[in-house]
Amino acid sequence: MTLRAVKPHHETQLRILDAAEELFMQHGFEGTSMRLLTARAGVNLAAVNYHFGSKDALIEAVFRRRLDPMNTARIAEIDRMEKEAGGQPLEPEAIIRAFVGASLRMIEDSKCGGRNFIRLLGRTYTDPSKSIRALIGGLYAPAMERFKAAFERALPQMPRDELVWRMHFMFGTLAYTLAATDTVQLIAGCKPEDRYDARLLEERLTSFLVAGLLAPQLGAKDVKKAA
Amino acid sequence: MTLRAVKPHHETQLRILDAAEELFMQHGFEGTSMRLLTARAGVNLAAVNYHFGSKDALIEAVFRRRLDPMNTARIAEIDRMEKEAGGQPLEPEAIIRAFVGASLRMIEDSKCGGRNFIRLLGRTYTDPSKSIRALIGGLYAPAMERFKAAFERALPQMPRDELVWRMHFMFGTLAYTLAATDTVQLIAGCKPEDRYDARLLEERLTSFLVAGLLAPQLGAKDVKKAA
DNA sequence: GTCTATATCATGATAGAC
DNA sequence: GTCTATCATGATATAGAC
Repeated sequence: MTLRAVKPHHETQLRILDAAEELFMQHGFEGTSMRLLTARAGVNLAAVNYHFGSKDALIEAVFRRRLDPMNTARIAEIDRMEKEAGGQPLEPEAIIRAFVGASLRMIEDSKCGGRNFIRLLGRTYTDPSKSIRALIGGLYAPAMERFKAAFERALPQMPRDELVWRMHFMFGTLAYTLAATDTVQLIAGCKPEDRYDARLLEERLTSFLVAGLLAPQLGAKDVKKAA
Repeated sequence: MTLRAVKPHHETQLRILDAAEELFMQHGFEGTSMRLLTARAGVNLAAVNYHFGSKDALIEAVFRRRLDPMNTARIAEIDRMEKEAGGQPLEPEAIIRAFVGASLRMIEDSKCGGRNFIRLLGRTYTDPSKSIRALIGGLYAPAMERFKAAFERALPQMPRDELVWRMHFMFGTLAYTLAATDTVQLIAGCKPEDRYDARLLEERLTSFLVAGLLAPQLGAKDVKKAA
């Protein structure tokens, strides 16, 4: 009891979280059994229930471990940028980079357990389970509100509806891109090494998203139609 | 035997397919049991295995029923448009509308079983299961190649890499948007009735995607940075 | 073709020795 | 805190009466 108490504390929990991150990504939540999970983690079958209480609680812990710090960092970055700008609204591109960058940086940061979680996250946005989506939605809510406020200041002329839709589209592009990293692509012909290059991906994504956010609004399409 | 043979043939299969579409969307594949499915369809528990062979084969049948006609229609539409244009490359916007429209039209076409399937489809693009993604990828491949060819003709100056990435982004935006229709949104504040309006959604999506597709390429960001 | 009943197996969770 | 053994439940799939 007191003998192993030097630093045995979080060891098992960490192994479980890491294994869960990888297996949930590969096989989904329902497709990952506790037996497979604990075997992969090298811990006993009963350890999950002892340390987390249930499989559902483990799922929540997996997301909280990464999402809370990530979204806290996002909010802090926006706060910092606005402070630096001294009251001036931010460039839309800067806001987008702050949002996209937080995800992409995790892909490269191996210390952070990165890519597994990011891909898991991308998949989970469209998970069929209501409780899962509620969990993710709740964890994201503060950051989304903060970004929405920043966009509203940056684009005061854009109707609120339009902005919400475009944030939705931007979020979707990011989510799908993260989920599809490293998996079979519907479009063949992409150089595999590029998929892992977070820097390149950030540039490509940002360029795409900035253009989408600033796209001409409904009705402006007639200009192009007249060809 | 011969008595009920007037038109008993596909009735059970159709009921199963319809129920599967709805339940797979709500609870995912692994989350949908045969018991729940057959109960919802009003057929016997053994009917799925009799008519489809296995649960996996049923999943495949669910997707084939809708995707094959949808992608055939997409290809036919591009063919028709190119023929009408008489050798001239198509407008990027027209190509995008052809792609997006095929999905959105299904949402409104109640005869086609529409919305359930489209939402299921959006979710399945990021499904963790390899076999599922291989199935979807295979069913989409011909249409994707056809659209890629049309884009290449429309945008001859765009590098192949760049085009592939942007098609990937466009596809992701569409996939996520379809999956998120009618579900809890990460961004609050959207008028619920708008989510169902396929016409409005097509305009918003097209505007966003056209801008993204035609966005300035890598390097052009410096222009805006100089503020 | 449809149904009941059941075989076979895997799951999440827990009790209790250590 | 960790382990073994086990429970209760649910899964897919099938055999065989009708």
